[in-house]
Amino acid sequence: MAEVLRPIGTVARALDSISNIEFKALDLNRGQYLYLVRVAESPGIILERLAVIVRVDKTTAARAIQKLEKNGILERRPSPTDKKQKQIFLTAKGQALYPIIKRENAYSNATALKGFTPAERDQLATYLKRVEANINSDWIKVKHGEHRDY
Amino acid sequence: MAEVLRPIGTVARALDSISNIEFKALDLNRGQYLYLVRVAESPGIILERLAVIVRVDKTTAARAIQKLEKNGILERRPSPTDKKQKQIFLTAKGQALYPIIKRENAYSNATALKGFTPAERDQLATYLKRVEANINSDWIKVKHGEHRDY
DNA sequence: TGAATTTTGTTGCAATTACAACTAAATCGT
DNA sequence: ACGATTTAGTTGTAATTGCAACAAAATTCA
Repeated sequence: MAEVLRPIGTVARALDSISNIEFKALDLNRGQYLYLVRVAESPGIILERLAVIVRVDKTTAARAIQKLEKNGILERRPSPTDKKQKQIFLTAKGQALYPIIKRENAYSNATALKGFTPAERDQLATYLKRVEANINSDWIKVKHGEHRDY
Repeated sequence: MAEVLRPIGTVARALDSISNIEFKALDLNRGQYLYLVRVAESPGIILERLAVIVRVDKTTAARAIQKLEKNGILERRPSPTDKKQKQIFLTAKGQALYPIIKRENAYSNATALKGFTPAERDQLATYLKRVEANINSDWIKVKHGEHRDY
């Protein structure tokens, strides 16, 4: 069977590595850009949801958010409807960073897709969405301590 | 333009997370399986080459290898032709782990590709190889301190 | 040849990452 | 209503990760 795990892993590490190096110029530490863009796109999102969509442990997301809050890039406000939730928002400083990150990501995306026709790009994106959906339930399962048989 | 960065990142994190959790049963810590399979496939490989093909900092690979050596999973021998190189090999213990990791990876790969026809699988694999080649020179460049303009 | 550069590997930091274990609030089930 | 369970977030601890800065061997090239 065709092998896709490995190239997905290597490409992801390469892209993440590039972003982390480039965003040090913005005083962003490793991984922080991931949360910043998600909060920009979903203002008021709560921690557990953020952790799930980024596919990271919730304690990892929690500490990244704490750090970004301390650095004035985002802020948390208690939810008006649920006292145990904290809604996350970008500050003005965070808002200013967002377009810079988006531009870098767009550049990397264009580099990754160099030589692809528009139809090929769309098809690859569609394939990846299907892979994402396929793997998601296993990730949730294993994260919750369930066992996969193979 | 179609967006592929994000699903590649989320799928890679989900798959890596699953593997790390499952391989704790083999007494492998986070990330170690990556190096083990590469050494199995390229016995005698040296550290710098390993770091490049895995797309990780060479100091990260160095410490992972040190740990795996200390745990008796692989061993290093001085290269007969270049006194600064150390060739890396699996021990018998490492050899025993390899097929287990391969089986898990094959299962995850099959899960990721569920619902794909054989032709679609091949096409996705081909696309990913192209993306990998596209992004590789940028990764090398940025890792070496060069600057990308965008 | 022999000095300058590149290759290969190592430590010193400082940071992220995540499994356990926990608290508090909300929701569920009877 | 109310006890059990789930949701949401935190802290303790132990590990990886990776940028700097280094050392030693090999290679380049003038």
